[in-house]
Amino acid sequence: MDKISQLFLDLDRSGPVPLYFQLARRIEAAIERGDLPPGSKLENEIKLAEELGLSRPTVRRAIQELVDTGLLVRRRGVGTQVVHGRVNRKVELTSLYDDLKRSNMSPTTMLLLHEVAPAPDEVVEALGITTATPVLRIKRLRYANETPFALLENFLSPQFSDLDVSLLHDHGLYQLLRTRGTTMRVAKQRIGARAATAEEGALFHQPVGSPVLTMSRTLYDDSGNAIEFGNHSYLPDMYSFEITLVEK
Amino acid sequence: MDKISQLFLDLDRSGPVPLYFQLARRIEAAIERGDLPPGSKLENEIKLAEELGLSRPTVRRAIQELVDTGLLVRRRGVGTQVVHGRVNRKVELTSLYDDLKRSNMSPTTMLLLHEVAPAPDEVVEALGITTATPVLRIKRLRYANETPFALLENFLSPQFSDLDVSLLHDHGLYQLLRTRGTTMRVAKQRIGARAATAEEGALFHQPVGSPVLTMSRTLYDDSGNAIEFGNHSYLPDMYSFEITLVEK
DNA sequence: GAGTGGTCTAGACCACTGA
DNA sequence: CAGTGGTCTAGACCACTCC
Repeated sequence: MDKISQLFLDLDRSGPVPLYFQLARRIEAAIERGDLPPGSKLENEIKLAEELGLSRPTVRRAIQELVDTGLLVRRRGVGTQVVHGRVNRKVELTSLYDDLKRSNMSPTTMLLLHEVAPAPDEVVEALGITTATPVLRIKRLRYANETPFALLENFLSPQFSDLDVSLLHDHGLYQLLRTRGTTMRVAKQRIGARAATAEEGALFHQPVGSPVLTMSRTLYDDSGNAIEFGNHSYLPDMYSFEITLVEK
Repeated sequence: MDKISQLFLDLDRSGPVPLYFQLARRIEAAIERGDLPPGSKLENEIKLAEELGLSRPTVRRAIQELVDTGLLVRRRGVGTQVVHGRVNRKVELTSLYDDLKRSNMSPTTMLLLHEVAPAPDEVVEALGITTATPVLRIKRLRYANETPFALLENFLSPQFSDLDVSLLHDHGLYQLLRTRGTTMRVAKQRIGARAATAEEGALFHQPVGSPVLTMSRTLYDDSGNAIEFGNHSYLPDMYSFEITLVEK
């Protein structure tokens, strides 16, 4: 077991990166490299803490991070093991930054519409504003490899009504919000499906009534205020959501 | 602030329920009752710990639980606040027990097929078994208020090939697995959409080609072994997935 | 009975926020 | 500057699993 623990020794105690985070990344890397194959057991928390010169709570927190992402599994009285499933960590389409990541793969976005207009009822409720408050509404069509695959309609809280929409061609919406100093913290999403509307059919070059994957989302900042509501539809052949659930 | 903290005083230190869990539930209840309205700030962790007679890590853990579920938001140097969004905690369709909960609302299930047969390639990969290993395959149609809305196809790891499928009419699959002593720990899901097949069209009383919402899932037990793979399709008018994301 | 993770304590120092 | 959450320590006791 000495061999394994030596892999984790290069921890930086002076830098700003928390020790539990550094350790979690090192364990994760060891799993992806195959040094910790699926089904193998980690050393117990006490010994691991001793060998690394860390306290047990710090080691526990590092392990907990990986348990939460579905990479490790813990059982009392038994130990901690690596999950057998292949690791598909790279795809996290349902993260807060899915749009941005996706745009890295295919940076083309066409701005179809932007206006400041009274909020529809659905938006009033989601953003917690008063009826008929003017909000910024934008509608974009996103391309991957020159194929349109996502229609994105967003309503932004009044504080963003002065957003420079010309930047949306080359930047994701969330990227713009971050540069304005907004911190996004919580998102509540609903994923469903329905038949394509006439607009979606025309934009996606698909028959009206063909299936589209839909996602509506309300986004909250770090003060707990709703800042954005979006209605998105995706061409299902080119987009899906991956989620990892962990029993609490 | 005394009034608030008094709400949390009835903690049971002798029972098996962890203190951080009891506290988290009490804070959650206070939010739902309106004692802690959206946007209001909690007392700081130190004072809260003093008043409750708990250590700060215990209080922090309780708060962290609620931050993870999107109910609270924390900012260093500022404090902890209640998120403004309405609480839709009751619907958690993407939990490990979604099928079971759903069946509580509408307990009718029709068993369409069950057989032990060599696993298709897709299942071989998902369950991490060798090619052509015989696995139990079941296909069920689930009804809500006598309307069929979900087609559930599942492949079970060989250890479950002797499952009593007659129980599936009145019980969820996961309920059966639990009664066999299996603990489900991690699930990896993919949610998408596509056109209904001829079979789905007939079962759902919808035209072939109409949209269906799809979910495929691999389930792992607490040893990290894959125990089940499922391909589900849903009538989108009657089913959708709700997800809360929290920035890490 | 030995070994494991689950919970909890009582401190400490630091980084960040906002007045 | 005072106040807040973020991190970390060095222990302790318990519940559970497996032999």
